[in-house]
Amino acid sequence: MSSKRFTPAATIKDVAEHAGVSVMTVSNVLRGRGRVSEETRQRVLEVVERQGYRPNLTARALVERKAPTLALMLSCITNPFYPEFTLAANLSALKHQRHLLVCNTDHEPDSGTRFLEQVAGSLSDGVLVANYADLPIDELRRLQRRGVPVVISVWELPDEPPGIPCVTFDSKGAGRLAAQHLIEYGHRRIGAIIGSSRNGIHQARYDGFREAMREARIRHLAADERFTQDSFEYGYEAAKHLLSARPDLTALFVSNDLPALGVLNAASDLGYSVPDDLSVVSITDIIPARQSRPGLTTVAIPTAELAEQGIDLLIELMAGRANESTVIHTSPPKLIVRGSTARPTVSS
Amino acid sequence: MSSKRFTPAATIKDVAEHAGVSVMTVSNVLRGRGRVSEETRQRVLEVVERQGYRPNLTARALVERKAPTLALMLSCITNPFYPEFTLAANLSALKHQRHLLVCNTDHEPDSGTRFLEQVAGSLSDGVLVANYADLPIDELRRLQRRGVPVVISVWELPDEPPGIPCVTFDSKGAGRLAAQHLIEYGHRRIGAIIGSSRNGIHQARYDGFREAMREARIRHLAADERFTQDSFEYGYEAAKHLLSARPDLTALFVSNDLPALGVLNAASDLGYSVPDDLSVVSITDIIPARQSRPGLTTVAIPTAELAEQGIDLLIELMAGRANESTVIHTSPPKLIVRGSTARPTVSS
DNA sequence: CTGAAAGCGCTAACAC
DNA sequence: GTGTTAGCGCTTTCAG
Repeated sequence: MSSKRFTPAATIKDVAEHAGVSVMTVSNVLRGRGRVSEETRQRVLEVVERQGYRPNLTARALVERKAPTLALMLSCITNPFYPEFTLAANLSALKHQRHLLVCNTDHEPDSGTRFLEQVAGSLSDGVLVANYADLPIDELRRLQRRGVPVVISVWELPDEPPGIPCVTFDSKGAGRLAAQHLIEYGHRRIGAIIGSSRNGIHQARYDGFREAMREARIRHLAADERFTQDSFEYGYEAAKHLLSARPDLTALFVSNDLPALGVLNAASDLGYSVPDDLSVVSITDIIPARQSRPGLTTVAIPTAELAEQGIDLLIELMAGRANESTVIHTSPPKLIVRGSTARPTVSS
Repeated sequence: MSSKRFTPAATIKDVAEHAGVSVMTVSNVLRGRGRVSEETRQRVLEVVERQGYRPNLTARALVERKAPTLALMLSCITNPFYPEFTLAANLSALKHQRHLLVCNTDHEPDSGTRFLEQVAGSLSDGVLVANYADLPIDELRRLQRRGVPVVISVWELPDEPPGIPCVTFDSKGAGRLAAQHLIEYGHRRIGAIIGSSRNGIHQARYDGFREAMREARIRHLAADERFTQDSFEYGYEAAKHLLSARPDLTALFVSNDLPALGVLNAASDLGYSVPDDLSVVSITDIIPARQSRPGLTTVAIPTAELAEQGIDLLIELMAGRANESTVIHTSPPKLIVRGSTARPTVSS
């Protein structure tokens, strides 16, 4: 095809020569440092413009020992939570003059490990870990020991810090809010679908749910719970099984919005009308939660705040103004009532 | 807080000294180049392991004049199309040993420009542009003229190449398929909601639609069309207005899935039952299209292929094996029939 | 098989 | 105000 390869870009040296000054002067002009006469300043800027010169960020990063990027690790970018998180993280990173290097750890078992090995502390000088499922916590600790700034951004256990700086939210409180909402509506036969294994990532949310149930003196049997995985499809399947096995349930608590949306579909496919025959409540408030019909009642967690604070904490950490035991707490979760919950109809 | 700053990482020089060899030998061992005796190889690897040494990719990039990243520009990561695209692009980039630098151009008017200025040809040596709305085409041309490899990855006009290497799909054919599906079902009063301005990005999809209508000798009036923007909310609003103004429509063609999902909700809110009272068909096949109830009938475009080919083309371009007029055509769009379309019921 | 020298493009520190 | 020197951490010659 084309025999024309890409021409080498102009370097600071080229600019210096053409402007008849030293490279240092060019650097000073471009960064607004040092003292440069207005006259030479103009001359340099002209040459820069004419040659289309742009500083090489790689070279700058090398000499400044400071990467212009931060790394973001997440488990599955097609899970709607992560784009929302990524957007906020990106905006926040930009405020700190950093670009974002994104790594999906899913779909290729070792890619997360390889990414960290290669990128952390070299291409990016810090890592923000957003994937809470399958957190490679030992690996993160190893990185940290090596001196790489690491922040876990969605930590679900405010009372049990991981020994890595993190940003948390009140996951237990979120579970309580969800349960209390159903209880206040008068539900007594409430099932639970958890988007993780027992003792998995959604444990605290479920703990909060059970705590509220206990306080209300409502029995919650093991037969009314299902542990599954955090996806639309798994939520759908779990609901089908649970509702078939326990047809007298009038409400379901789901630990996360994405499986809850699957639950709504399962209910509909089984002939349940939501919320008349079955109420569904969950946690997170991702964008699709307000787009479903009925809208999903959910406990909103501060997604954007988690991302922003994660980036900020990473910056603080790199500046030595935070340490391994720093824990940032975010705004409290908030119940958002939509169409998927209602008072139970008097049983037939 | 912590007074402990991050310790400098081990360099290749450290490793060389501790292993009693030269830096070159270490480099050779690590990259599997040159000839190194098994004995020294082992010794070097031991020291590498002990010191936790990892090569600095920034330094390597500088000397090799080759960045370990590619840049991906997109307009809005929370639009479900882009995560799906990003996932595929990421996987493909990984195959070429590159990480992905992601830039959202939305939400901050100039951030796209700044991103390109800074990153293209320095932090990343190539740019894949996925955002088809508001393509900053002049800027991309300027970059290209400067010698930066640029690829446009969702180009909607196969017959009108942009003068920048690109990956396209048969957008007009997609519009035709959608129209033909409705026509075959027997619809004659068909409205259209376009997720861009007239002559905007979805023009070719709409052209295909009208072409098929003309061939079937079905009148399609300006009053039956609405131009809006490419989002759930705009689709919702447009449908509300169109359906109120033209209540005799039995079907709607929507140029993109995201607004089409909004259309489904609008129809439901207006008391239409889909597909009994109204059929809806659109284009793309994003994940949420199969999760809605009813499922959205749509013409699937090869999203993953567009992303993969985009990355591949970028690599080819950087190697001088493609040029500014290279156009890659992808697999043909394919109709996916779901629950949102049916034969029209005999009118009352 | 191994090492020494040179330099990628840039900036910090210091001279003039 | 401006230039010079040194070097960031690595790889590519080219000698030994």
